[in-house]
Amino acid sequence: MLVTDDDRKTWQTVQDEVRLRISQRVWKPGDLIPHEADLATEFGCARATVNRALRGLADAGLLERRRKAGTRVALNPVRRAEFSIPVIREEIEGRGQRYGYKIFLREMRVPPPDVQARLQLDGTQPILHLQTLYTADNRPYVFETRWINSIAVPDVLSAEFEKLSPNEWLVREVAFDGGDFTFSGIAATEQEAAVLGCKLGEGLLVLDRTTRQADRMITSVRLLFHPGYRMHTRC
Amino acid sequence: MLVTDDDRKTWQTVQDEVRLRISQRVWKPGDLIPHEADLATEFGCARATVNRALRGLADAGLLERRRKAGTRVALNPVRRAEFSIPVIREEIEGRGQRYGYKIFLREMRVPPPDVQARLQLDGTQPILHLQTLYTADNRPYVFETRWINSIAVPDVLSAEFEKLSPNEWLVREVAFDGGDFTFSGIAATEQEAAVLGCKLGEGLLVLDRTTRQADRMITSVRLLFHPGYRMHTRC
DNA sequence: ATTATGTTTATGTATATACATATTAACCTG
DNA sequence: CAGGTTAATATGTATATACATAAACATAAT
Repeated sequence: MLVTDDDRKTWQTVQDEVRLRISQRVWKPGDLIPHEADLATEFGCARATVNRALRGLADAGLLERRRKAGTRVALNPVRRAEFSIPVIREEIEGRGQRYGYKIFLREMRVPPPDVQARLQLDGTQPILHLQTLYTADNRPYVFETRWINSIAVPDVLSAEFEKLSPNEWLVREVAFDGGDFTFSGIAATEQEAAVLGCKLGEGLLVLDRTTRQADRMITSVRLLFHPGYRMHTRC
Repeated sequence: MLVTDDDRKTWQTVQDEVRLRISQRVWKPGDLIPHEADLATEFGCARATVNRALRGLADAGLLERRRKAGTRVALNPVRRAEFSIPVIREEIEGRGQRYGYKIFLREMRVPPPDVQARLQLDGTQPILHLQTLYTADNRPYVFETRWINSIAVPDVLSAEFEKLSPNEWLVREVAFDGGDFTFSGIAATEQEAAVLGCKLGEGLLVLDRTTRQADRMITSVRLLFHPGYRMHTRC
């Protein structure tokens, strides 16, 4: 017969069923759901399988689990939006556009106080400062102002950035382990409008990013996207 | 003796060690790492334990795993920033500020084409339209323009929104499954400046959000944050 | 040469079992 | 009855084992 009598119980099956019961409000927010052993017998599988399924849902924020207390449906399913922060070249080429970049400025300079704070520097040490415009099909895409802690990453001083943009150079040469992201909105100043080829006062999306490796602050970047840019994600 | 001879090998231990080797470039991006069985013997634990550890790192984007091909260190550790999208009240109260909101507009109206598209409506049906200003310590915090698919959620028509804001009402009454998020930046129009109490043309962060439940589009919101607002996260 | 076919191998998953750990609930004890 | 001790219990983890599955690789058939 053609019926796929696929009674096999995988953790996915269990997870889907639990997710369904939550979304259909069979189990309402705040409710205690049956414990693993009961669900295991109900679904005809091992407790480990149920555990895997429920753990996943707990990680996703849909369930809250505590030893002995049991598992309950989260009261406010902590909605999370996950942005993938791609290499700019890949983002542009992924849209089928031609990627390019141009370094406007490269200097050693003592950074302004806010950058000093983010990079945990003491205010006397000059570090590498770069301003780069990335283009898609020759049109301004994003303007990058980057400070690189060249004390922590001395190799960067000899980098040419001819083939590889600062963005890609760092991704390749330094193993990041974490960072901060901040989105904000600003109106383009005259300078910024000139670089991005837009009108004075246009609204722009700004992404400030600081990355570190093992407690050493590596770089602080401000990305100023072209007008109309939208940072999108699903969840 | 005082030495904690804690030789117990948990998946966390293994994960930490692997993470360390990646960040210290013992295993460089693109490298194939030993397979599970070998790591298991090296760490003196079961393969399942190694599997758990590596699976976690793969989920986090640090490793790429393929059957038969093995496990390799990701070339570009897909940096992900995860934003938690809190209920506005909690975000404001979490900062120790006084929360308030005021509904400016409540009407039934056929939404503009972009909203129609997002909500998958056919352009003839009026739905609920709300404009709400949320305040922190009586100062404008975020201006919300919300369209609710009142065909899918008829109960919303009888909601008063006196105790609960539209935001919280929906979180409580509807079990969302997913949605879209888009960040962008705009310059305040005269109207927007008036509502948010800022100057004409100031740069504002905008968050557009559409949420659905089981393929039914529920609501589409535009959040216009006050000037200087920063959406922040770590990773 | 190109296309099937099969073999090997590393990861993916399921299971029973055992013990660890956090936390509640019940029970003493002063 | 307060306060501490103990038992009960649900989740968390580790392990050995077994089999599933995808993909790379080798080999045979067209």
